Amino acid sequence: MGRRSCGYKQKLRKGLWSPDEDEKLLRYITKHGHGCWSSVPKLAGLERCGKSCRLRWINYLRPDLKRGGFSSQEENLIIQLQSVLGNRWSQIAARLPGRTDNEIKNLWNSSIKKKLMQKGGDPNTHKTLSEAMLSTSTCPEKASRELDTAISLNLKEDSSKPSLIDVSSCRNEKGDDNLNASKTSAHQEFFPNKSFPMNRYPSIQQRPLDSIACLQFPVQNLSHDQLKLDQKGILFEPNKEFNSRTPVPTFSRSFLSAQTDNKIYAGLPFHPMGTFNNIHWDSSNCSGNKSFDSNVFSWGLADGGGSSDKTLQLHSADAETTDIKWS
DNA sequence: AACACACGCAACCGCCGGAGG
DNA sequence: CCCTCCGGCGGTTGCGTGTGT
Repeated sequence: MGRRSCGYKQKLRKGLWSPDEDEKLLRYITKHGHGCWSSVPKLAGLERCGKSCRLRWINYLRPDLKRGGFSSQEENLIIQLQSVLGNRWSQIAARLPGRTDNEIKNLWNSSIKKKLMQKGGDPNTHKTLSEAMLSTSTCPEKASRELDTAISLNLKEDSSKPSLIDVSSCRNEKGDDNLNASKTSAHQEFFPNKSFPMNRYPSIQQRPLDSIACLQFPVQNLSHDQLKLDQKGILFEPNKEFNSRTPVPTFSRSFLSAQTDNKIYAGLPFHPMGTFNNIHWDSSNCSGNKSFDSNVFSWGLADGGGSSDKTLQLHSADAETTDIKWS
């Protein structure tokens, strides 16, 4: 016998909601809040199950819902987020204010998926998108459009002296140049256009909703045996999300040198409106670490739109060690 | 005008994990 | 430890509407 659906005990209404039902539910929740959903229908005078009420409220009646079609900016953001988060529609919706997971899921299944396939991409693997992320130079305009809010962590061969990010050529979404650095405390808010000290051990400290990040590698260059195990013996899987509780990935020099374009990309949480949620660059626990030494890193916008220099360049001071770590 | 088909959207279904008894 | 309830989530379904023939 299969699982019973909600409301099996009583004969409850199903299907589309009538304006009268909407009115009752709206009036009740506005006045009392939803509290325990299972008791809502009874208290609101509805012959529905609690689940159905909850869904109706979340997807339709909620006052903060944004009506109307999705903007191309929103669509791009959904594509980016989906490439990082997968089909975690609720998490994607959390980054798009006024949009519901159901709405986004419908959009994806009915529209975006097809568009991606028409472009020759695989909506499941985002192969072409990933390629765009990994090679902005091959199609700068497209990459710029699709990835205008993505962050990349680029690993370059050479090393130089400065230990601070050069933000001189960075722009934010509004086009403001040269945002001032924010580096007054151990915890520094990380925004794509703000600088932070870098000859340190990086960590990402995130609020629960912002808990996902993703390191992405050139797939063709990826070999598991080139990856190290973390301290707990768990293999770090590239191209998969991680958060502050995920074991620390460690990369060997041999692995890094095998990356022909010498780049590692980190997808980070996106702010719904195009700016970034607070990601903290924690330099309080990093003294003495040289993990980033001997390389030049850059955090920045994967812009690629013809500008060669919109990433946040980071130059480390030392030139000795071989590993990169995430604390 | 009638029909078939495609599409978008709202809602349902079933699974899962957490809380509490 | 087991069971039940509940909320949350992602996948799927089915209806209403638009469009083409």
